[in-house]
Amino acid sequence: MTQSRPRIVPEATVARLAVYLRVLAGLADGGRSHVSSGELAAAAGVNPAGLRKDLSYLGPCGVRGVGYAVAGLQERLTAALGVERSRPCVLVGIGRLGAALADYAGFASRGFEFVGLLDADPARVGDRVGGCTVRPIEELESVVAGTRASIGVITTPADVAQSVCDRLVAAGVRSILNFAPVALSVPAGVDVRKVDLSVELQVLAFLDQQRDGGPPTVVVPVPVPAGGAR
Amino acid sequence: MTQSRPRIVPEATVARLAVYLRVLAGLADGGRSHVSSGELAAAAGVNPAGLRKDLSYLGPCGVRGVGYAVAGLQERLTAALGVERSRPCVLVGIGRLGAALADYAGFASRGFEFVGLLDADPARVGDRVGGCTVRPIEELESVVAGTRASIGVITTPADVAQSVCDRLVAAGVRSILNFAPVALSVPAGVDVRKVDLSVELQVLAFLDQQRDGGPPTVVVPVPVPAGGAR
DNA sequence: AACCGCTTGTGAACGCAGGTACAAAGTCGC
DNA sequence: GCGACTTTGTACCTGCGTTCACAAGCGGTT
Repeated sequence: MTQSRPRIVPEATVARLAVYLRVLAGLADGGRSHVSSGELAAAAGVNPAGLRKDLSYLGPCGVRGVGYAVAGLQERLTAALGVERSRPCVLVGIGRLGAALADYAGFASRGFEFVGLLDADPARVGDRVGGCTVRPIEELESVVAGTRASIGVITTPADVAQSVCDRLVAAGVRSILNFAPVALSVPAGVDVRKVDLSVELQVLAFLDQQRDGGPPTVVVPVPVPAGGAR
Repeated sequence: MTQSRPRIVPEATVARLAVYLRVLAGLADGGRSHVSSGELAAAAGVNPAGLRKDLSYLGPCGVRGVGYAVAGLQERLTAALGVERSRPCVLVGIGRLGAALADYAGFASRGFEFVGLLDADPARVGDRVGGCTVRPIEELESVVAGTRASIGVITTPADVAQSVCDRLVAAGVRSILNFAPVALSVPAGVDVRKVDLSVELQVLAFLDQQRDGGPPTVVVPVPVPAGGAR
């Protein structure tokens, strides 16, 4: 019993904690023993005060006048994020994207292990991807039960994503990462995070067009009157 | 001159507009001519009032008592998002993830076309992926200039992402979608959006552990007393 | 041993996004 | 032609996230 959860951590903060953890790994490799909030914030691309507030949700973990101990902070973040030991994940839909994810070294090195790869296409069953063999979708329930997978990743076409999701939930998965472009509905107690790649591009397209086509607000026509330019 | 930008659109709204546009495409395929905000919101997974507020940023585009005309709304959203015609994109780093993105049909159907694929590995140069040939990274500047690509996608390893980003910006790209796990620094006037896949998993791991390990707030031990269970 | 500078941790204000509730408006039925 | 119903559009409010600014605390120095 660590009684270490006096404050609740906002989800936006959790996402940043994961970023800090990665930056810390780089610093540890470089042999650094301490870091200041300013340096860490710069590397993570956030505000220093915000970073300190994020870390303060875990309780005091720095030393005033010195900074944060790299190794100690790594441990603390690892524990807070729940990645102390490897977490088993199942991935459904081994298309191009699914195969890329299954083979992505960044997951394994951060404590995520794909213990089950499932696909509905018989032609794909039996393939080995990232050290795991693709199995038929019919075995979803048994794979989840046998591996006690806690996280499910969906990279199927949109039209089957909801049914796959339902089966994952029924099998006991309570955390789902969805790459299919649909809004999944799940019962209370199940968390879904959605990654929508084309939405990201469309937001960029919007910003692009806003710059080019809607200058009344963004335009900078100030002709630099004269005098000491710069 | 359409003078159609009286209000500025929040970025969170823009991201949802892209989702609405996709849902509308499905409705149009189904032959629907009109939709209510409630139905559209349910399909997109958002609040109906929020959806109406989002759409109202584009000016009135519905008919009271009737709903929204599917075709008209599609046009309006397409124009607002700046995807009326195909937008050329360049993709740097043709690993598994890069190849999956280059081949992803969801991009092409939404007005994004990869006109340049670049990789530093000579073994990969010349490969054809998604209808385009991989070219050496040295040609980055000429490809950007020749295609007038407005969006750059970075799927390189983290250690070269910043230099690739700098070259893209120098070549004239002002919108960047970054999959590398680093915070890119860019000059003002350039937009960067970051997709961090392992962060998504770590957030799920956190929520998972919070449920299992810190139940004082989330626990639901109510044993369903009796009566009309349902 | 006391001072000084540096860095953390936190309290307060600001701005923004999301939700609720109501008024405006248009259509359908009689 | 008029009334009632449906649905949009918007004003208000609440809550969260972010930022700024300051006080507390620790190490190094003399």
